Amino acid sequence: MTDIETKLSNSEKTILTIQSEVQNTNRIALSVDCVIFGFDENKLKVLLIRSDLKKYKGKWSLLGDLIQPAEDLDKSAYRILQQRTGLDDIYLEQVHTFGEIKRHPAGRVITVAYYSLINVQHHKLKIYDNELHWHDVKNVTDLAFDHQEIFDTCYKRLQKRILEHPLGFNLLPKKFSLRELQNLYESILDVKMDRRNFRKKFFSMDLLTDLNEMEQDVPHRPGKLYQFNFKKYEKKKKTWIGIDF
Amino acid sequence: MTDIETKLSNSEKTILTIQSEVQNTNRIALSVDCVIFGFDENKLKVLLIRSDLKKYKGKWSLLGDLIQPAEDLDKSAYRILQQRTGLDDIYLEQVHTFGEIKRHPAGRVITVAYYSLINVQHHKLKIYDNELHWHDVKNVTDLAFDHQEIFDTCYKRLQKRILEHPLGFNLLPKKFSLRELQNLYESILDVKMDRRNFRKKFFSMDLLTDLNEMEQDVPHRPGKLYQFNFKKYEKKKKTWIGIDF
DNA sequence: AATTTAATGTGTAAATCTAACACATTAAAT
DNA sequence: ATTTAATGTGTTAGATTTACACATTAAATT
Repeated sequence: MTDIETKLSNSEKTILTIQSEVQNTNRIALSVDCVIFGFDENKLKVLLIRSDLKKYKGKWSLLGDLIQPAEDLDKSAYRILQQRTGLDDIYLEQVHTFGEIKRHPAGRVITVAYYSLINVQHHKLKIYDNELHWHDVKNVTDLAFDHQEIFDTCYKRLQKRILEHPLGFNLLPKKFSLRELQNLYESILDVKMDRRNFRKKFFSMDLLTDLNEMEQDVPHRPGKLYQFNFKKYEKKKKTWIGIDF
Repeated sequence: MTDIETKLSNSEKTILTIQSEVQNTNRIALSVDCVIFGFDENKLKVLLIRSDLKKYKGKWSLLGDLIQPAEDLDKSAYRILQQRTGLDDIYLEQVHTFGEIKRHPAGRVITVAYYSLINVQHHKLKIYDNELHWHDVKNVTDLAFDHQEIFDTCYKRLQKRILEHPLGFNLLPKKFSLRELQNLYESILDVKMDRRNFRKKFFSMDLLTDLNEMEQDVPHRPGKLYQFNFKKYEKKKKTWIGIDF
């Protein structure tokens, strides 16, 4: 690595790479951008990185990188997550590919957007880079590039998906109370739900294992703890309508 | 165009382009592939082109092309449809991006898959190239490249979408009977539906305009003709759950 | 002209799912 | 012992979905 390169931020390095990819060759560069969702303090959060491009000074942006020529597309998204968060084994879903000509200031870059769901508590996420920060999704506005549109698209997709499949568990610790589960749904969908109907619904789906344990250190009557039963879910998936995405 | 080029098939030309794009530069090429659905003789059809690559001799494949550096991604999909079918103003939806390293024999090509819905009757589709053919979706197997997977993905997406939004009208002539509409749904979803409930459902949605016309030249009691009311649909979309894809 | 055919057009009841709603119970904190 | 702030539970009304049968129409056939 040259002296000049060590002084550059990650984004600036990426820009240089894009420029050599694109501007000299009149070809299209390909990147992955990832909307990383977490759930903390009863709020849905998204992990953003501060943009240090002059053009977007002070704005936040999604985590992304160029796709390597010898790397599967999905692997690329995993790599970004691993490099930036140190996490392994996380839920990841491709959402949409954004390819407006002028979407990136450095040249023609088409980007494939993913969202991922990570468990903030359990994994003890190491934020290696202090330019990374968890943002409340309600306060996400005015991101760099077209990242606001990408974020909006991914967030809507998550809202839709969570009504169709039990993805929420990826955002919770292994053991959780029904209140935590309901808070999660209420945060993601930005609605209030009836507690009794919510519980009935989940119990009727029969996807929760009762751990016969109680919450600890709560300043009120503790609730029971449950665990998501992946085996039962896998069995059900096969018998579902046959249309599974 | 050189002599040698005029003798080459479209696919072979594309392959050459891909090779110069990819193999010499170690970069990634980008294409669009399009699953074009039509509805004819009460069957859901898909438009395929015969592959003339040696490796896939005799197999069918989707219509696709490389994305041009100065072309928006969505425009690229429209261009392919226009060039190959002569059609304009067709329903088009991006579905998924496929990026396995070894998915294309000519090198590293990542492809963005779209599906489109066209009205076979109304547009009097000109099939310029006699290597193009409409296939019954039930008989689509063993396509070239990874096109079987792309097709399956797009078909499942269509099945899901049509349960959420009234897209089917794009496949029908402007005027249609309720029987035709039901046949369409039954073909796409590969199910039988109850006629009375189907009619009730559609009337309750209030998206059909009664034209006070009857079918002509049918060998039985003619049914009433209807038209899809786009205005009412647009109005409704805005008041729907707010989660619209 | 009468009959047959093959479809259209319509209504109701049962079953399921969803939505609305209130009170007793528990453990911690005071 | 009392207060607090949550957990845990059942029922009913309404809405939606499913199941199901018969009269009607226009063309085709005899």
